[in-house]
Amino acid sequence: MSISDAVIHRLPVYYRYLKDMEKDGIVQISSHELGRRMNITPSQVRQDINSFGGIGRQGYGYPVHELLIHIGKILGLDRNHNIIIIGAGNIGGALVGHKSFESNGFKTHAIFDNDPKLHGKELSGIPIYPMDDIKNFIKKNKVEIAVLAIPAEAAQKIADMLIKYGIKAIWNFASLDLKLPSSIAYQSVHLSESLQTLSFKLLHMNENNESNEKH
Amino acid sequence: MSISDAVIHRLPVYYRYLKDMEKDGIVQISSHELGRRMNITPSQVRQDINSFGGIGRQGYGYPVHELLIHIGKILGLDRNHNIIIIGAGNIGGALVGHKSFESNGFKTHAIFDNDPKLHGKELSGIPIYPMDDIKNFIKKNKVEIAVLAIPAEAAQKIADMLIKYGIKAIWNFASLDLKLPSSIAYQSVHLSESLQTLSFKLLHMNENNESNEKH
DNA sequence: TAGATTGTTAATCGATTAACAATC
DNA sequence: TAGATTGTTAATCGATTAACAATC
Repeated sequence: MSISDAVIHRLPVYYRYLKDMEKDGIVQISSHELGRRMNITPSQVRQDINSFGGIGRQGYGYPVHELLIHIGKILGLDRNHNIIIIGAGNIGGALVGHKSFESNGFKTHAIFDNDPKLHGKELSGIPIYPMDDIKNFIKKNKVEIAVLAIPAEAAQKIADMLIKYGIKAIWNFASLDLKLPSSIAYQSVHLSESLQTLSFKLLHMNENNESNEKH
Repeated sequence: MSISDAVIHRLPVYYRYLKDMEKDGIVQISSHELGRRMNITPSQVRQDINSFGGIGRQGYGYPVHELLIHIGKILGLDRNHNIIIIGAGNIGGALVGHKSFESNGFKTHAIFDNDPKLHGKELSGIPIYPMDDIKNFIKKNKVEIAVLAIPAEAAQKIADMLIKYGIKAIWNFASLDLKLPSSIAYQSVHLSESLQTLSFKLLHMNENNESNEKH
């Protein structure tokens, strides 16, 4: 049975909590206690972990380290991923500088940008190349993942090009929905939408919600 | 009846599509055509729009401009929001530079950082101040929204402080789940989790999905 | 009027929660 | 063994889709 979409989005959250627990020296955790920390029900924890072939023991709980390794493998964090970033603007610059990606096996090898003034320069130690070099770079460096940190107007055309050159996954920061073949892994971060959702919550805060519970 | 969580997250998407259509001179749209563009069912479009008191006409469809204005009001995009950013690092720097926020009424007034070397400097024309100035700045400038672009270790403490000083909404980029009073609007952007989800999809691409449809 | 398309109710689907027997 | 906790089936809940009468 395949892993449901809802569970896929919780997997990185489990990973994060388990990592913190391992760091704190916790070796065993029950669905009840893990659910309490993550603010979900123990039932959901057990259903989730079972859906990806988890490894619990009755009367004991789940071994933190083994579960962490297991989820890491499912997420592909046990291998290295070669990344390029398209666009040396604000977002592109922020992402190269982000240390935590590399610790999970995501290594950025180059940034590509249209602006000739940037070519030969670096951002956080990663070189910036002209767009024309993308094709050869992908081949030579076995790049699987491309980050789109460019304006929405250019994004679809660039995405099509990247796929033609062999890119297998696109992490999109442009404010549009790309049309891609279903054989390409695709994930977007829509910052404007996230901020607008926050704005909605701010505006409608008092309507439902008079209680004092934490969220 | 209140707007469901699923709909809340689709509202900014409707807004984006409608904005594009208006720019293209489209004045009217049917649920069928809007659903086709957004890749959801016409039924869902109608249910969604009805749930927030939409304004369709039988036999005609939805007036693009009116619907856009209506959704904009629900999202709070018809007013100005004062923002401060905590943390002048990569993420903070990327967000100040992001032009599109301001066009929706989100105005960043200041950045705060611990590093004394940055005080008095600017990022994209926005001044960087010491953390000690936060309290007075929030009061004086009627700041509602704070962006947390700081390491996870410091985030909870800073969030608590911001709330004490009157912040009403927190946009969190730190890699943790904050514990906040339910009276505070809260939205996180978890970049690492998004990248890990992409990695999962990349790894498991061929398992379910042999078709050629676009996604 | 006829055709198109909404608003809304009913049916379906999927995800979450509850319950409990199995078992460490 | 007794207690704890999983694995798993059943019940519930909510969201999506389908259907169709209302109406522009």
